[in-house]
Amino acid sequence: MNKLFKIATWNVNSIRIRLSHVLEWLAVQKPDVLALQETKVEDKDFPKQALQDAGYNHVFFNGQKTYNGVALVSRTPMHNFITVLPDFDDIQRRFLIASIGPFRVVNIYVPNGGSVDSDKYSYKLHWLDKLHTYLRQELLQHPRLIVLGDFNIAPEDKDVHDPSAWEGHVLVSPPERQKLKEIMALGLKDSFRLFNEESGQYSWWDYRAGAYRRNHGLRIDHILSSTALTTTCINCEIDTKIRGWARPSDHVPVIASYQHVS
DNA sequence: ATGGTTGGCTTCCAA
Repeated sequence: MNKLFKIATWNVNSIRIRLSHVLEWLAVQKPDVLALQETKVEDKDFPKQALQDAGYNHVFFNGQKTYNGVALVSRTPMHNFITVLPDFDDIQRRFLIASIGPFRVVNIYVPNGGSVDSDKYSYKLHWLDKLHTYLRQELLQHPRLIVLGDFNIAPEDKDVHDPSAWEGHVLVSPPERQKLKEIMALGLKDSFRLFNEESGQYSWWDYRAGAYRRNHGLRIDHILSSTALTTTCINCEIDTKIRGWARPSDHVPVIASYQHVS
């Protein structure tokens, strides 16, 4: 019997502020799993109960005070968690892996990078190197791999509202794009681009300068599907309309659906 | 338009 597995990623920019949006969105979209980034709360403050009351009984989080923080919210049980990138002594909480049904799910909040001449940028490139090394191993053990989250990288110029204005800047610079390309060369496809090759498809708009009103966006939130999953991925879309909700996150959710034989 | 806004727990930092 064929069954659909619907999974989404959303940088909520504070789960405290955005909890009502998350609950409302879950009630409408009803994904099986939601991967969150920038939760910005310590684990003791994560609103686990509210999500469980909404039918998402399995909630796992990896947070810290003020910055970063990732979480997985699921209707079905999760197992075999990993919360740190191996071989990388990092105090920033940006990484969470779990097994969910037949899938291995890797939720990431890639460092923003600040500006290309900053320490944050070299930290970003280093982080991507460690991710690459880790995913190579992970794919051997878990061929049905989904890597999703806020990548803070627009893969191509068509993912950028004004490529010439953005040229060389963080989020689009060639070195970080190259790192993403190398990670995808392990056998991970951009699920959104399996279905839509158009430009002008964005997942993030800066809060500043009326960027959303002018549709000055970038596509930096992604769901990568391993080779074993690309033929079962039947849809991937960006839920852009909720950027227009009252007091929104600067990111919107990306949703992918997979068909699998159970 | 080298500007502008949001979140955190602040008199600024990160995005």
